[in-house]
Amino acid sequence: MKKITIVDVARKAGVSKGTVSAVINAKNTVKPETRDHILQIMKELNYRPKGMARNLKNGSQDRAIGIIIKDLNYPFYTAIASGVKEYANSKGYSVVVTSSENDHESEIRFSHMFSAKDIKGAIIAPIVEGNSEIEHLFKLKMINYPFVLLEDVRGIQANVVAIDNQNAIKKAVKYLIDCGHTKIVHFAGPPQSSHTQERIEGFKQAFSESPLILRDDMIVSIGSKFEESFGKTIEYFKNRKKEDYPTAIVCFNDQQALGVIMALKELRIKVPDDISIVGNDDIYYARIYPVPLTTIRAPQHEIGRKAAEILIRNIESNVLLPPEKVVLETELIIRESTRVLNE
Amino acid sequence: MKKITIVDVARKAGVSKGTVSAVINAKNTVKPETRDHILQIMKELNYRPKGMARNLKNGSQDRAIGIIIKDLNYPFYTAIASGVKEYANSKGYSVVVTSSENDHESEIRFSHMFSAKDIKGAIIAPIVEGNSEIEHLFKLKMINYPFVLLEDVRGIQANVVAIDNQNAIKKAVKYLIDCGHTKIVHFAGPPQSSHTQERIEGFKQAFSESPLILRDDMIVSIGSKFEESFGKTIEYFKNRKKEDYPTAIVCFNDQQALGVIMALKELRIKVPDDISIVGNDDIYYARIYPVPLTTIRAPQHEIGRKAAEILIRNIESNVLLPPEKVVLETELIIRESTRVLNE
DNA sequence: TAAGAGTATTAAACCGTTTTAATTTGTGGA
DNA sequence: TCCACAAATTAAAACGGTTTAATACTCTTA
Repeated sequence: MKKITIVDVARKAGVSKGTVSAVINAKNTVKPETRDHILQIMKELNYRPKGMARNLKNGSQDRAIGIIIKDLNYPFYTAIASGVKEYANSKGYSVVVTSSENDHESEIRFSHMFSAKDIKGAIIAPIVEGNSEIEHLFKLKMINYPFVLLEDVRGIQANVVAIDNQNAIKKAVKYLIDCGHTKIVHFAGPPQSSHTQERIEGFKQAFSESPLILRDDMIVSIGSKFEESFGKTIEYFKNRKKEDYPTAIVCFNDQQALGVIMALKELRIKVPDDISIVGNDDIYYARIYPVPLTTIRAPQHEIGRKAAEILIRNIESNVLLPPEKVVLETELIIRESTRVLNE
Repeated sequence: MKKITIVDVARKAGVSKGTVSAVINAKNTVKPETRDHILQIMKELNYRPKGMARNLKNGSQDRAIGIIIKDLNYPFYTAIASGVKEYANSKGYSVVVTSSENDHESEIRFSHMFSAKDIKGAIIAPIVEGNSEIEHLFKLKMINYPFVLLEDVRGIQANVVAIDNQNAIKKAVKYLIDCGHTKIVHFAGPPQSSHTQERIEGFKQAFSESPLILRDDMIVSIGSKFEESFGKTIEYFKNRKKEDYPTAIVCFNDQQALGVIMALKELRIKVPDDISIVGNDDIYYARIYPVPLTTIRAPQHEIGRKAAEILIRNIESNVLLPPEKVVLETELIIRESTRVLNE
């Protein structure tokens, strides 16, 4: 099954490839009968013009950038992508999004693919766990391919737009302490994620900067997906005496928080009357939840905009620009899932 | 600012383009000093090898398909995309997703872009309103570019995977009638959307197949976005006497339903005690809502899988296949936002 | 010092299209 | 019937890389 090219069509139709090209491009210079005949042959041969070759002559007309997120179904990431899109569109770029689904191989594949398909640059939410391979990033650097990371990656100099996860959690804990809470627990995310580590660190730091004393059992691994956190929360409370219940939980992210709240409902523990919950991210659905979630807002839109801005600046520069690093501030959003403790 | 090519690099480095090509491709045949020198020149010139040209010789190595959805932030669409991804990956294809954000121009741009970038085929959620242009779809057909639509489009023969919206709403209404409801209202979506029309039609049909009589004011236009439906719902109830309140609302989709529930909470109207709510789509967040939503489930994952299956079959066929049409069934999911009326 | 074996580099062909300039065909008018 | 002009078609160059086969260097070693 050899590949069909324009030459095959031309030969079979008894015309030159120039003519076939003209009908493909809907030029009006070709006689209707010839046109129909060629169209017919194209169908018979199921001929599909190769995009790559078509663009070679003129250079691709469309300008597009790509983004690699980690989870297509987590609103946090799609909100970032929207921010990217907004800025990119305003500058005349289209954006295509792909999701690694936390698979490192996929990240590598996509980064290759983008450069191969003449996508002008990439915004990458890198999977950083342990010392994951970053050879693909070096490869991008070698070919001067513009990209910006959404998280700092050790060992490579690159553009990055990130938020201060550690400080975010600190804010949450401090707020709870200010509200009079002392039995505060952190429900941590997936162990291998760098975010999990940063947030745990922030939690610890908040304690060390307060009169409270941190105990090991105040940090418990719950996962980030809804189903998982739901299950583990049920388990957590079932294995524990009432008097040992925390009065406040700082969650890894909003999705987890939603799972926790759901579990508490099942357990007939009231939020925020019995337990206060703080989320993290401020995804869209946190706001429209019947118990609007107190959370640490990561400026998702802004992250996307900023990343896109840096990326496009790099794409359009004809000299190599030095890497930029920007850290965006988070903000505590107080809603209805937390309460002040009075005693 | 003329384009930098491999020739410029070669000339400046005083080598042949073959050598430059070798360093770009990390071949080990080139002497380290030469390599470093060339790398240096590449940086100075900010040379970026053109992906298109690179792939021309061998044919692109990566196989990818694309999907054009309408709203990157609506879980309904990302769930479909996940279904696509799952099947596509199992067949060795990557998937890239783009969103038209309900803009017809974007849809056109993306469909061109996909074929131009050697994305092997596309799944398109087409914007069909009034008689929108479908020339871009004809263009795809002309070049035998494989694609499948997620909604039927008048005037073109193509693969389509869709759900029966009309019947979906009918199921919802019938269920409510079975529950004893008679004051049932439909909160319709954006007027220009084809889904809105189909669902209104289903609503009407359910009435005509029942003893109930349809009045004009039983269909009210509320929009589909959360903020909009929230606002319009408040307005709707403020302008209406208590005794004229419906006892059940059939919503356009889940996002709208969430807005409605939020508004009802604000108005201190209880769901489902005072009013039953039925959503539509069964997005992820409908399930984890504290008032789990009764809704009509569209098999999002299945839609994606099926579309991907048809698409890939077409991509891999060396003869032109006849268009396939498949309509997937919806399912009523009864949760806690509706109740049986007893009187 | 020449031969032989690697190692590094190059020149030229090639990928599949579009475009341009040249050529052929067709048409109507003198 | 021939010419001029327009319409349709073609041949060849171009796009920017990769690959292959041939060539030019370097070392060893006899």
